[in-house]
Amino acid sequence: MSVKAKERPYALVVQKLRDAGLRPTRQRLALAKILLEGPSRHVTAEILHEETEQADINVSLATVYNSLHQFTEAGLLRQVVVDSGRTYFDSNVSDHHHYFMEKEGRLEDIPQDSIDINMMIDAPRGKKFSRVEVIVHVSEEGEA
Amino acid sequence: MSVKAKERPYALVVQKLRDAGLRPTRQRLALAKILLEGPSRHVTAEILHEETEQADINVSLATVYNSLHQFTEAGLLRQVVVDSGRTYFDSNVSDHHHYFMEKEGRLEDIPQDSIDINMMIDAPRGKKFSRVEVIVHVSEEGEA
DNA sequence: ATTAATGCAAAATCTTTGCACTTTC
DNA sequence: GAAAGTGCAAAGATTTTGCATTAAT
Repeated sequence: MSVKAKERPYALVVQKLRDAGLRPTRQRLALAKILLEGPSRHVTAEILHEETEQADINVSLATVYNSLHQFTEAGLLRQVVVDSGRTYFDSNVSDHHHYFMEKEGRLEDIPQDSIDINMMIDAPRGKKFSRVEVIVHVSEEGEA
Repeated sequence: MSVKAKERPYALVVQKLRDAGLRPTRQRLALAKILLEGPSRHVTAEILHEETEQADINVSLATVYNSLHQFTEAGLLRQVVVDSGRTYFDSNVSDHHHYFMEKEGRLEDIPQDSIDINMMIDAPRGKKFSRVEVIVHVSEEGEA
């Protein structure tokens, strides 16, 4: 581990937050480190809150919700709705789609090249297609 | 209007309920008439409950929820998730997709021939793709 | 100092449940 | 009359909000 990394372990996320116009507070930094570093994640507010507790970081659930929405508004996260009454946030904000593993209630990205969607019609006058959301439900063979 | 229709205005929905293994109670009949007759509908429990109130039919909200789930389980309705914290039920159970009008919070069917989806990968061993759900978000031009 | 963010608890939503009463078969 | 369904109100779950306190610029 380089000295630089020791000195500035937060430099990357600090910059991301600043670029997004968000003050790098202790709580946001902790959440950003979990969500925006390393491979992309799919979390619910509840899950994220538990992770902070396990890591001995004090962040209230309300702040987790606030932060998730602020991050989303800033384009750092994307909201994915699969299950009514539970909101997932995806730290992969590139244009992509999802598998939803019904058994585990877990989301997974669909690789870009394994799905192809074609809209063969234009949006009505004055409107536009702002997003195409695809969720492929995956269940155990032999189930509904 | 034929005499037959006067005598048995409920015959169709009664049959649908019976076929689904559901007793044709007053409440279910009222809901079935709203949902399963005429063109397909996209409703929330709340909306459906309001409609019964306006029609002077006594159905409690709990019963509306129960019925919607029973109908869904019986294959008479399909659940559509767009908005976390609000569940829509679609009386068109054929394989199709949806527009979601963001401004109005309203769902609309996407005509079969205006969208084309191709999964170019198979489900993992022991699993299957049980459903592909596509929601095309429609917003006003010039908005996010 | 000024402005923004946090935490808490309370409220707001939407949905489900328990149980006594009613209806259907 | 047995079994299923309903209504109500209460409980659950998730998310949002108001406001006093704390932290960041």
